[in-house]
Amino acid sequence: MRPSQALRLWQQVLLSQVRENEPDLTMRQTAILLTIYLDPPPHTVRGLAARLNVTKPVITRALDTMGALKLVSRHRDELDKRNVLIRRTVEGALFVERFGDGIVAKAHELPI
Amino acid sequence: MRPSQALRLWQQVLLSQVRENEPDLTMRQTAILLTIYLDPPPHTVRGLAARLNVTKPVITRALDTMGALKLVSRHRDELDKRNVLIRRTVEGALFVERFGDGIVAKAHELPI
DNA sequence: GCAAATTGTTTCGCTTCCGTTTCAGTCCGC
DNA sequence: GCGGACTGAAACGGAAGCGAAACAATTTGC
Repeated sequence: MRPSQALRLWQQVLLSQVRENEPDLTMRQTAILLTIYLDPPPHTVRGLAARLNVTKPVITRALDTMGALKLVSRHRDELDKRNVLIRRTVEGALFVERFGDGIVAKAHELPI
Repeated sequence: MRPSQALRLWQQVLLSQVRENEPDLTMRQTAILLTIYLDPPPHTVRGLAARLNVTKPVITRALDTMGALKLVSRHRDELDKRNVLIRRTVEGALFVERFGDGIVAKAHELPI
């Protein structure tokens, strides 16, 4: 893949996301969402903050927003009640799946 | 490209963007930026709003933000002074180039 | 020449995000 | 037990985003 193709792909995917009024997540939120859905659980606020090199409140707020959108859910860890475990949801899985399919579709439409 | 690969690529690119404290643009802003740098000029507020299916103030505000970051610049059209022409900048070109290279690099690191 | 249309910006009230700091709840070593 | 360490959330002031509507500046049509 050449940089010009990569940029064009990125543009096309973003354009379709924006145009179709998908939830307007920030770059950070999207990074968090994909990490939750691609990296193996368990996911904690602290772990995500470390993985993204951001502060914990950033994760907390992102989870608030994505929780309201039903893209993720929070559950208190029963073994260590200080922890909050972030879990995937059906809606979130569908959203991520749709997103991945969108990328592949746009990649196929690209000129060579 | 399979959806799982596409998602993994997207995650890796977003993670590096977030971690390296690159300008935290929204999805809309990124879509606007890439459109300015990939689609042929001239670019106007109205044209970008139509291309992204958003309102004009969205474009105006995004240009304010990205203008402050020196990623784009605005110039009044001398032929039709109602228009504002959006132009590329050296900083913006470097940013976009770096972004494209980043995608390619992450693509190469991906498992098959 | 002048009303109507077009373009981009501004304003309004509201929501969301930011970094920093502080707080409440929980666990652990002693 | 109990003080210190740890985890996630809440509070705070400030910045920036949103949609809708109103706005100046400019061009166009008659």
